[in-house]
Amino acid sequence: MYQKGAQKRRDIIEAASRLIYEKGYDQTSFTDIAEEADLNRGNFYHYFQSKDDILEAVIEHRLAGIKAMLAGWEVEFKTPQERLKRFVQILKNSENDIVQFGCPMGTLHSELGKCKKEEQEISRQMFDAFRDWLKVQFKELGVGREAGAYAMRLLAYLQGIGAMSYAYADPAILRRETRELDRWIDTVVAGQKSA
Amino acid sequence: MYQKGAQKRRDIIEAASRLIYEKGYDQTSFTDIAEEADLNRGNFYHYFQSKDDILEAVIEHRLAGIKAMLAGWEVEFKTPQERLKRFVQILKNSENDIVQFGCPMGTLHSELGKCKKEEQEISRQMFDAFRDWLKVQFKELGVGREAGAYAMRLLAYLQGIGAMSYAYADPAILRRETRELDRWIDTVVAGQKSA
DNA sequence: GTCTATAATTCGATAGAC
DNA sequence: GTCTATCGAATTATAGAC
Repeated sequence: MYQKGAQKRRDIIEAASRLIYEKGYDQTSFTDIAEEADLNRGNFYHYFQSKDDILEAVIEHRLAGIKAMLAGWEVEFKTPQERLKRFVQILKNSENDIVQFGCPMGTLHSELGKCKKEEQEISRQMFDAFRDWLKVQFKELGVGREAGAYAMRLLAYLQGIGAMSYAYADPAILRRETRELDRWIDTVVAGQKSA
Repeated sequence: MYQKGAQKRRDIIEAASRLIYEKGYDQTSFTDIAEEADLNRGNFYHYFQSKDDILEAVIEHRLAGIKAMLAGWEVEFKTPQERLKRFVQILKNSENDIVQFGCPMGTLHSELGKCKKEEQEISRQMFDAFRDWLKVQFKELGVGREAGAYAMRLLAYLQGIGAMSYAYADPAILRRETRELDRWIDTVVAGQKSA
């Protein structure tokens, strides 16, 4: 039955994605995923060829989610200013997870960079998706050829806020600094309008 | 001979610190450290009681280095503006390492947060050292009770820049964003002088 | 203090019956 | 597709001779 197999595969990916987020890729074993996805441990290789294969499926799954989210924002919000603020809002919406496990994208990418450089290149696609989308927003704001730099800057500050909120497990840091980032966006917008 | 044993212990700590930085804590095995420190694998437990014990010694060693560095800057630079810029300069001075392995403090803290929350509290002392020192500098600048927030903000932005330079293995990101951070410091200083 | 040998687990991965 | 059983390698950690 194809449907059943496909659903089980999705279950495994979602369980693995959550565990990789909470425990890290290396610390997530087949035993862990099997328990979470209600799967027999020996039955893994029917769905995936290797542990790296699961990782790639998880990243692919996350990437699809990111792209769908960004596409949705294009429809939901009319101005780049609103869209950029919605981007910053990600942090507040995942506040509890961020302070406990960090940014799912940043912490995974950091771990993979240490010993699995090939896999890191795959996970970088998640950053690329945000970066490209942010660049479009800044271009619409009219910052011209600085759009790429602004996109990277906002991405970096978001990563930094996530990292420090995680380091101190403190939602107050997250809230204060996201407000500051919102103000920064207003400043950029105001700077363009006056120009 | 006490001297010899103490020197060997320092060798182990320095080898472990480097390997933990480059490969991550979990991926760094006793075999790796033994090779690097020219030590017999079975002889580890003469110097350390467990792998966590080595980790704590590494963090202690790094922390001492950080505190000595910050104390040195207090003497070397006369104004808080110069000191803050020297802090940002850290990134450029370690450019090659940062783009390849990320921030040694940030990536370790991120890894420990996933599964070893107790050890994370120890590694947080490194952040505390920078945070406290930065707070003093901002206080000297005259930002008043906002000093703590400014300290955290600068720490966060530095982490973010490190994370993105690492993610894209791109020194250009590092250089551009550190220049931007220097300008931000100038802005804060100017804001205080005019007030 | 230094060495060899090995215990005790855990891991990813495989084989094969049903 | 699902299950049990297990391999081979790697890991941290220990025991004990020298």
